[in-house]
Amino acid sequence: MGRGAMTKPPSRRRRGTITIEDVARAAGVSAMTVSRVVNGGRNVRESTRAAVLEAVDKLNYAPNTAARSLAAGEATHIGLLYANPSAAYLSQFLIGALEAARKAGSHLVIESCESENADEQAEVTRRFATSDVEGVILPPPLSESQPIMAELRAIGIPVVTVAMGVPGEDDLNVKIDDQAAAAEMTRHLISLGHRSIGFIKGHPNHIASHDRERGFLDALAEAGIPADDAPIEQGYFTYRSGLAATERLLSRPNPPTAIFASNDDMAAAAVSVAHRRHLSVPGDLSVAGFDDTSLATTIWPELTTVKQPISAMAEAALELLLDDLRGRRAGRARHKTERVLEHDLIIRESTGAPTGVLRRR
Amino acid sequence: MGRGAMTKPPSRRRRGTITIEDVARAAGVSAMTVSRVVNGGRNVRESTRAAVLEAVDKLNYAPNTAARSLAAGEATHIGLLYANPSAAYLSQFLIGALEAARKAGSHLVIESCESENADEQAEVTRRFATSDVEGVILPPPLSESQPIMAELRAIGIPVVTVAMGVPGEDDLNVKIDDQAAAAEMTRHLISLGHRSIGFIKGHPNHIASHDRERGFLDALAEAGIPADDAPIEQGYFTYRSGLAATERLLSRPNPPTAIFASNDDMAAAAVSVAHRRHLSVPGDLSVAGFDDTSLATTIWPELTTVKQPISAMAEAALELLLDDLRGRRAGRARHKTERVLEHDLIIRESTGAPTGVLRRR
DNA sequence: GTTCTTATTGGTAGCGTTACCATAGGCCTT
DNA sequence: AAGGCCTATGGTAACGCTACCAATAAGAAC
Repeated sequence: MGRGAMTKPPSRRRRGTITIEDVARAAGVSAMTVSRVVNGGRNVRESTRAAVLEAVDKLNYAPNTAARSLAAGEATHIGLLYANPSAAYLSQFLIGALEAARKAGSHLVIESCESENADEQAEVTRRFATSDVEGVILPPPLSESQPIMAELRAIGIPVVTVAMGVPGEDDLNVKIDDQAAAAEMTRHLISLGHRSIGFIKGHPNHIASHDRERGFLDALAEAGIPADDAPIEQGYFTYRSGLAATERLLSRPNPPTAIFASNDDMAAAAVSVAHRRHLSVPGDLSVAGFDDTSLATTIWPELTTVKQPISAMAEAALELLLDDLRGRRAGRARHKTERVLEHDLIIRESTGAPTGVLRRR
Repeated sequence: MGRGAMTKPPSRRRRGTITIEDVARAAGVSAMTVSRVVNGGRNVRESTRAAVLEAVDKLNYAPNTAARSLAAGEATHIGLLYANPSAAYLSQFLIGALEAARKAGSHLVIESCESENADEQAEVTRRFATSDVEGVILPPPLSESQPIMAELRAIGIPVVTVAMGVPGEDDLNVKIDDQAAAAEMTRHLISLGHRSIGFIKGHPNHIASHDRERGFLDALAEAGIPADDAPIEQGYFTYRSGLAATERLLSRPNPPTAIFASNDDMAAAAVSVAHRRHLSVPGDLSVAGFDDTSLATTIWPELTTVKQPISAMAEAALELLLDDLRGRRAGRARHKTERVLEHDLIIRESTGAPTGVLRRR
């Protein structure tokens, strides 16, 4: 190498990007140290860390994810297998997952699996998991699919489920507390003055359905409302099943003044039936949903409902998964397996105090 | 370098990935040649190309996108600015965009811009575009926002709009033929025997609204149905506006036997009003929508509607954009600017022959 | 036949980052 | 006080690919 202290000629392709080298120079340390700081590495003196962080901040440095995943041999492709949840759920979920994936420099590989048939599900899963994804995210309702989980476990690929009621001992899972949320919503209805509250259950195959029902019953018990004869009807999370369940509830000799449906689709159906019967909502009938899908604000009146932090759940799921992947690569044992995020009660126009005069058609 | 023909010791981090080197060795050429073949490069002899492709196939080689974008200095971050389209639209759109981004090895940076205020839109756009995205995708309704387009043009960042009615001369755009689609749907209703067809217009700010109306009128004219007194009401793409428009249509002295709404939300509203008036759908009233959002199959009866290939449009948009970006980098002029994709007529249960006996409540 | 193009191919040098190892102090032990 | 063991840091060599240029072969022109 010549003698020159001549500055290295600007590399041909370089496009004014700020690299880790620039930061290192500015902070008076080596690139390695910067890397360690940026990646939350241990074994860095506090003063050094501060200097580096300052340089990062001043130069507005952002690591190049391509270089990072290339060098680290990181997981680059994470699979996301979905099956027809509500579109609103999916888009929210994708936004969150995407954000997390971008931060981590990995790519999301999306695949849908609409079949309900166990063999077909296994088949799709196998093809998907053995393609080139290093981990799989399973949002509901697939998170409850036995065949898929079995297949994934057999392949030995890490999985994180979302909104899975009772995950296996050692499975990665992200959820909200469905039971507590349902109880809160029920308390809201009770606080408005409702004493006869109809409940439309979700699909019996989903653990969340049972959690929500339990929350509902808990709140009734709390308020001293006898639960034995509470008007409860079976639904299946579909609009149509909500239509039928609501008809049954409102045709009872002593129809409820409020209906709490286990999801927004069924709540929307309840509103529709009420209107067909010329009952005003919430004047004659209060209706509450669950999920805060876009449907909740599409219809009129807008639905009171429970909002899950869907995007945040997706982010959390991806982080959990990537963490696990890193752990595996480093030979570490799994350390965190479940995260429970906070939900929100969204009070809109579909719930109100009962008028006391219940008109019947 | 020693003398050995000893195979290079397996690199420490290597995880059994198949690299371009492996393919090169298998095909008996250099890595460069493989790269050229894989990237559709010119100047490769046909026999060589065949050999390489065979090796690629045999080894099941897939290029490492991280390495690729690192080496090529390719666009890695593409912005996607959206504003509250239907959730179904967004999720479909994201799926398509995601797939295209993954193939290209770039990341999608998603941002929402809900404000309707011009200054705020410009502000959000500026912050977004100057962060670190190299191109922006604008799905509807933002594709029609003047402030955003102006800002983006000022910054000089390439943009591709989706479903923009009349794009500027030199703008990148992807769309379907709204006019033709609306005409087809109208012909479908006419072929069922409807002669008095109500039309609910979309938001007047959207060019697509006018295209759809024009298509509707075209089809009427074709069938010799006088368009002057066709029952047409203004709507704004919202469920609520659909409720009102339908009320007006059905309250006319001579109510139509079919309603064609400019989108699914308004069509769903039409169904709801019909039910409230105890009209059966499609027995007493046929209803058709536009977009094939999930709402179309959520409600009952399921909606006859026009399906846009949303995912494909997103893919096309991203490809157009990346192509343009590559062109710019190579100093080439823009060559392709618009793509029109095919739509589909989806016939479901909400349309049928008129019964002839129109009951009125 | 000789020189000039043009089509095809290969070699080399990075792209920006991290894994792995080496090194130099500082703090305990004994 | 000498050896041993952490702790903080740096150097170097990849990661897998493509841009750039050099080299060669094959025609074309004279």
